[in-house]
Amino acid sequence: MGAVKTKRMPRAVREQQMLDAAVQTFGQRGYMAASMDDIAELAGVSKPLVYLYLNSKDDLFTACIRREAKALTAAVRAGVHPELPADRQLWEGLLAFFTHTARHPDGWSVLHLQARTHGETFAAEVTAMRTEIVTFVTQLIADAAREAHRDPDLPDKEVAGLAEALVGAAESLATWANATPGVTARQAAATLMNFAWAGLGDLMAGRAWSPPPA
Amino acid sequence: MGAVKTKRMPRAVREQQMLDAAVQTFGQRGYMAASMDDIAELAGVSKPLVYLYLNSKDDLFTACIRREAKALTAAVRAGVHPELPADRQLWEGLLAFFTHTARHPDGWSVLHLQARTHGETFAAEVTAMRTEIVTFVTQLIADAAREAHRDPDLPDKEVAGLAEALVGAAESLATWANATPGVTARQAAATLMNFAWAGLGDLMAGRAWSPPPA
Amino acid sequence: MGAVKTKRMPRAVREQQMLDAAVQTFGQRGYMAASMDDIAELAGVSKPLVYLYLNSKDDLFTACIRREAKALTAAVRAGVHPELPADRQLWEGLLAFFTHTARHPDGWSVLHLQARTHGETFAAEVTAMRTEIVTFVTQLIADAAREAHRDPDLPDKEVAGLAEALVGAAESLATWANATPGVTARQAAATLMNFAWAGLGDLMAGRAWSPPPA
Amino acid sequence: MGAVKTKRMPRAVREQQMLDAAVQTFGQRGYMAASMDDIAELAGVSKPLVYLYLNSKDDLFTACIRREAKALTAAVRAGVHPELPADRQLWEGLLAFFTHTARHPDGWSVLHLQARTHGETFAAEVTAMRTEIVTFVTQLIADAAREAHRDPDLPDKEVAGLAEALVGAAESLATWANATPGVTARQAAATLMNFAWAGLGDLMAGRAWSPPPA
DNA sequence: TATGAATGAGCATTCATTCAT
DNA sequence: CATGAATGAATGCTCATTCAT
Repeated sequence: MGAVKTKRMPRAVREQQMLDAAVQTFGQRGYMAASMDDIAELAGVSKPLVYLYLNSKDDLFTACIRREAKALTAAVRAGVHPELPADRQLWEGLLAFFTHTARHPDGWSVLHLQARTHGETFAAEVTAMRTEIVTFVTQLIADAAREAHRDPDLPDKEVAGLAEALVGAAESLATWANATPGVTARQAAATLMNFAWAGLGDLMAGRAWSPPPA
Repeated sequence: MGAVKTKRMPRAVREQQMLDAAVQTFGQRGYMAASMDDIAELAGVSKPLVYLYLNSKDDLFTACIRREAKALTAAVRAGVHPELPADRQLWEGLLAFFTHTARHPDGWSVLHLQARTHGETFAAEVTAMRTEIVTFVTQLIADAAREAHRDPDLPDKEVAGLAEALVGAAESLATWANATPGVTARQAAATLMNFAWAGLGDLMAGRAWSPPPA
Repeated sequence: MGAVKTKRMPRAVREQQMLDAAVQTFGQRGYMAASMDDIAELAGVSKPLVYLYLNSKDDLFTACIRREAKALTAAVRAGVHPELPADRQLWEGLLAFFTHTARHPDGWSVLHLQARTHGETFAAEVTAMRTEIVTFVTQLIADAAREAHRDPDLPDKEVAGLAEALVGAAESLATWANATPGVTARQAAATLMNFAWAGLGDLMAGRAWSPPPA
Repeated sequence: MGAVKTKRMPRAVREQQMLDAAVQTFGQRGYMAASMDDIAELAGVSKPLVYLYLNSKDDLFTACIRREAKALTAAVRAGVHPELPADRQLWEGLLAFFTHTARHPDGWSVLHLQARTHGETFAAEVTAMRTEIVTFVTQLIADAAREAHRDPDLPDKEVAGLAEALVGAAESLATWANATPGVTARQAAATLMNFAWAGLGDLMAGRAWSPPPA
């Protein structure tokens, strides 16, 4: 399973091997249960080399988070065509998101579960990425509203809340899809898209809803 | 913060103190990073007493999960009046949910983050509770659809997906609300309720949405 | 298995129950592996009561050793009729010894294994009993030799060595018999008696044996 | 007494140092009372290194048993010249046995006392060695009988019992000799040899002995 | 570039023992 | 006479981290 033991590789390659091993180990065993021994062995190198290149367990974990966050945002960005209408962009973004998380379950576990579960420092690292995605979605929603000439009614705060809810749902669905055999990225995206676009209220023939007084 | 060091308490009381301390410690530091020393000290007792009453770190954690899960479901149940219409019930459930998670952030961290991140055994413990909530929401959606005479069009599988997305969004929002100062339970509930009931498509004048061909 | 939980027993009775439980536990689990909790539970009393009566784990163990040593020597003494010839006395002593050790395997384990394995203090306690038995056997051998008018040839030291060897063989056989199903006390006694009385040299038609020069 | 604290030794050497320390500690304090800290300190290394090389307390103990068992059987084998007559071989074997146990009292304590007192797994490890020795002695007795043309009278079971008694006596004498100042290996061997070869009956002018009816 | 050898510090767990009632 | 409540002090074991080569 581990990388083939080859000697004298250039540093950049070795580092990637180590990060691969680390993401896999962190993702499957969890941050604390993953030992540096495990990671070094899986990477096919000695432990001191891991320390030489990646410095410490914390730094290694941070490097994993950054690499996976970058890969995920890149995948989403690459999937979206900004010239298309907002709903289409949202669909493409979700599809790219679920596809990537399905292909890199360990990376997703690192980002969504491990990083948020082991201290503020790591969580902050993910928050940066999340903020980027939420901002992107917020923009999409605002754009869509503008296209439909509805913007005057929508306070920014409300839009932010909706984006937050949408992203939260997406994250939950990604984890759920990874854990549930037979659920494809496409299905997950379609489910969420339906939910987001049509809403449940649609079921009730557009009946409006507003919170009762406290 | 720790309990006042009072001697010779009856077992039941001490056990609750220990569970309080454990939930707080597990919730803030994480399952693995929380040491039994930390917990015992915070509970104001010696470590052996923790073991005498709660048996092991695993058992202690399980006891925390069960207590918090029971408390959360009880809170939601208590908030819902089954004789009201479905939308009203959903609102009440969400409000109770966000109120409880806001009041017990450590408990929510234990349930949503820690228990799901440290082994199938613990995760299964939470799954039971989650299933109960998803079932409740699924029922609500179906009821709402029936009230609106729309049931024939709704396959069960679709309803399940929607419920899953809704609960996932709620869970994410709860964590986000706890981490974001100034967001009240009421606001979180309203945001999600709007999202769920109206959908984003409403923003676009009811324009229907369907996935493009692959 | 443990004593029936009866309240308010006279001290002497309670003490015997505790010693019974202790001998059983020490004999089966070993001195260190036996916990005071185990013993108290098996005795059907609370731990503080054990401490009240027997003072400490060391004292409890010492009490066990003394009680079992006394019982064993008493059994051997009771089996021997001093007016009989030496060989008959030896036979009776061995038979009583193997019978007692077979009936009280835990006590024998305490005396022969546990007490000798956990520190000089306990070992010394057994040595006292052992010395008594070795002395008895030494006397028997000397008597037998005198009866056969062979005493002039036998230095005391030699006799002591022979007694030591005989007792050692008996102890080993007792343990072996307890661990080997189907070996009766009678058989063990007969085997050793044959060995002791006839010797192996007898097999070789009385051919004498003397150590070669160093 | 502990090894001089020398740094950076090759693994094989360190392992022997650890085993030396472990045998000494187990032999003197007993298996359970010997702490891994004690052993590591006596070996002049840190505890983690002991675990790195020897894995666990159980494994370390097993390694001790095996090493000492191998050393003892090797010593006995080396002392015996198979071309000599049976009595001479027995003498040499006993002499080698008592010499080795006298030179390695801690090893003998590990084999004879500790290993037999702390669980079947360890006991089984010694049983293998013991069986080898008993078999050797059984063979010797049978050979001696054949040389003396007495074999027809000797049932196998009887021979086995005699061998068992002889080995048991030897084991007890070894422990006794180690605990009794002034007793040399030579003396112990001679005593047992006399006992085994001549028997006590010889003292009584060949008077035969047979068990009285029950 | 790469590693075998080594450790300080901490953790879950257990146990003999005591106190207050 | 008897016990529920409580703890100080180990103990086996693991891990992140470093040094010498």
